[in-house]
Amino acid sequence: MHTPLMLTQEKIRENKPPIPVSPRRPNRSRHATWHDIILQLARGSRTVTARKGRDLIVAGNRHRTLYINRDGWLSRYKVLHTGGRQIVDFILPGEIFGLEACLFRQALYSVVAVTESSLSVVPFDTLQEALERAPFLAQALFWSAACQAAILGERLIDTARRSAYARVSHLLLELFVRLERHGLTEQTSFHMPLTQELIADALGLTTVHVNRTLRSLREDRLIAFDGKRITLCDFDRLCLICDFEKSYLGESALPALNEAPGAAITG
Amino acid sequence: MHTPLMLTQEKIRENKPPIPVSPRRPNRSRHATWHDIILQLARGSRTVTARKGRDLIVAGNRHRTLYINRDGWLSRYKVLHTGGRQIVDFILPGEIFGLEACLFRQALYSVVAVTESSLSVVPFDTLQEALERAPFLAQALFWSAACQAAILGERLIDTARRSAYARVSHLLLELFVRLERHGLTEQTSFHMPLTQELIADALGLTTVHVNRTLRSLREDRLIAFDGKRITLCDFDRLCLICDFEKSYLGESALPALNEAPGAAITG
DNA sequence: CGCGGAATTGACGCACTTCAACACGTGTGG
DNA sequence: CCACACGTGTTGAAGTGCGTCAATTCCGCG
Repeated sequence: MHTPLMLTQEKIRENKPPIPVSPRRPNRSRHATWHDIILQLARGSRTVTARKGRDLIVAGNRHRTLYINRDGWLSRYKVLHTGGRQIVDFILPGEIFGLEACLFRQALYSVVAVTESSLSVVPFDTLQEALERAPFLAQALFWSAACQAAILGERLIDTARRSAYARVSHLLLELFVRLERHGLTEQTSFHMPLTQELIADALGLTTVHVNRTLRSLREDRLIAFDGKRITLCDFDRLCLICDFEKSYLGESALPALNEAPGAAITG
Repeated sequence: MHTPLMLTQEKIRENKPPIPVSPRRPNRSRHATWHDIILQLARGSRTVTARKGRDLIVAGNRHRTLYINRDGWLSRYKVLHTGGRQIVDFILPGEIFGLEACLFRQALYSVVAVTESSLSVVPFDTLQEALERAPFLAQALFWSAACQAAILGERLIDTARRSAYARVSHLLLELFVRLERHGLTEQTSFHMPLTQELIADALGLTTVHVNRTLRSLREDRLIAFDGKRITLCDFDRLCLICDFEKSYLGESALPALNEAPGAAITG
């Protein structure tokens, strides 16, 4: 549960779960993705605004709330003994977070608002009640968690084996694809509020080297900046450089959504 | 699902799942861990022997079998476009694998026998049937997957932020603790069938550098070799070097097992 | 015995880090 | 209005951890 679950499902969406979701109800009328489920739970939930820099989840603390990120960017991170910080994931608009923090007795990671963010708050109890009413939901959760593990595995491989040049490229492509799903891109450009320090912390590099790498990418005409807006000038070449797997992040996510793992919501 | 589930539960065992496992049966007579569940399913299953180098799971293929590793070491890995190989995890005696391969339409990782291994084979259908009889099992699975994701997150942080010296130390400590649980250690030493190449592939290093790092560790009187047996000469100092988190891998796994996430087996 | 996989070691190069200085924009208070 | 602090971006120079290439040794095994 380290990235929003909705993303989770879409990322590996070409792999559908072989476990029949609701074996005892073959004629379920509606498939609900994990995302749908949460959105439904969110009806009537309150919305809060988090200032930039505000910690919403603190590693080590107990939490009992899920969040839906309506607008804004956040990051999930952990502070290391060395004083360094490792960002495990960014949370983009439209994505959900906080489940992992609820599951473990103490949250494994902190979540901080990178930009001012507006969030819907869903008490964990609401989900638990839904689970009691519809135990099939647990399979959807299970599937989400399995996907999440798979994604972290990919990220592990990236970090262990890629050059800085490829890592930065990969991150930009991943962000683009994830934003594209929510209609937050224009052509091949998007608004990018991350500082070079954040990028460095996410990729296991130094800010200095991220800066140099971005310059190289710009000099190679692969990307371009305009303030906080970034443009991917040569999508295909970028993909080649970092071996970006369209198949796992997916470009045509929506068509697969109806087949996505989920559960019949049964009142 | 990238490491054996049993280990999974023990690793983060100090974090218990807040979701009541069987809310509708408050008086359940017996807690069953995920490991117990599988062992029960394994009754009467056949046992096979895998020669060293044999691939049991092939990334990209469809699989319908779980395995219990009775004896032997295996590795879960992925071959990269560059030709390199990234080992995501090692599978030690007593651990379970193959669930992830069953879940996804195509297995994400391959699993190969590092040494000759003897394995119990459990058809995935057996688990599925159990799930239909006891949907609560899904929550146990969910919990396992969430733990797995957490572990991969830790590994990601390691790879992104640690030196070779610390990474090798960390791996040795982790292997020691995992083997200790199954009584496969003596004092501070254990049998280590991994080649330097395997270690390198797991840690994102080269064999040459692993070799040099091991030599450094030996010269610093932290470890010692005797054939394929390795001794951790100064456990505490090793822990300090790599900031080994006893809390997440756990040293006193057993006492917590009864409280471990599980489900009432009802049939 | 000879073969092949694994361990070991050296020389060299490069990617990335570290330290440091400076530029630029923004906000804030005098 | 300017002064100043502060966060962020940018660039340089020097150091180093790790990779690459290559040769040699060790060891188990048919």
